[in-house]
Amino acid sequence: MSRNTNTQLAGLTPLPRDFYLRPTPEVARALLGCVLVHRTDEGTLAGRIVETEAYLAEGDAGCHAARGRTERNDPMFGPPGTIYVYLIYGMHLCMNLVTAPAGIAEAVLLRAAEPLAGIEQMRRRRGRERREDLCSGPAKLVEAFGVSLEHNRGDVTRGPLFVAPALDPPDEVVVTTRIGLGAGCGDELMLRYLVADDPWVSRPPRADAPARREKR
DNA sequence: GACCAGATTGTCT
DNA sequence: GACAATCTGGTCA
Repeated sequence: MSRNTNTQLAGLTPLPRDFYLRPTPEVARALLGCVLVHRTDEGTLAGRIVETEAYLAEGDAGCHAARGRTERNDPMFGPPGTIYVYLIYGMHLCMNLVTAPAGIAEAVLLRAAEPLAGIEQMRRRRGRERREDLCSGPAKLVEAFGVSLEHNRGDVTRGPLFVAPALDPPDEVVVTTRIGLGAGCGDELMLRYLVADDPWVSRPPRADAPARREKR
């Protein structure tokens, strides 16, 4: 990594709460290119967000809160900028950023990032060498960044785990259907956002799935 | 490359 | 008791 990049990373500050107080699909799109930062005892971890998914309160059966408020999904009802971490498949964690005003359960799932800083720490945490294996999936990203359930209900607008403005906004994004949802669970909704033609995404848009490209 | 099964446990019906 | 916003390593073409 260049000295220039290091300098840029040192000056990163969190996006304000207003950033998350917009329509959730807009937030999911705006997060592309932004930098996820975690300042740990072992150093700073940073990655450029390249893939997100939006989950909506209305008309989205795939949203955790689709069947009401529970102990688990309670953080989704919190104020915008709340971090929602949950366990999936008994062994993996996923990280969401809550959007919309408190009381409306909407969030953006962070699915993939391009590792920028703290690569060695990420390798240790992941037990993998290849950079493309570090953050190319929601559970991988969480593991690489050292995110745990202790971060659940945290505030992403106040470190040590935060999102900073984009250093390198994408020229073009792809909007397509979300991953891992069963039929009838909102799998038809176009709520997955990727940086177009980016090698760091979890998986490319499916050839048979609807997708559209949008210029910045 | 595509597809499949196994791992593993909290949450909800 | 079924299932889940996943990952990995295996098999097969």
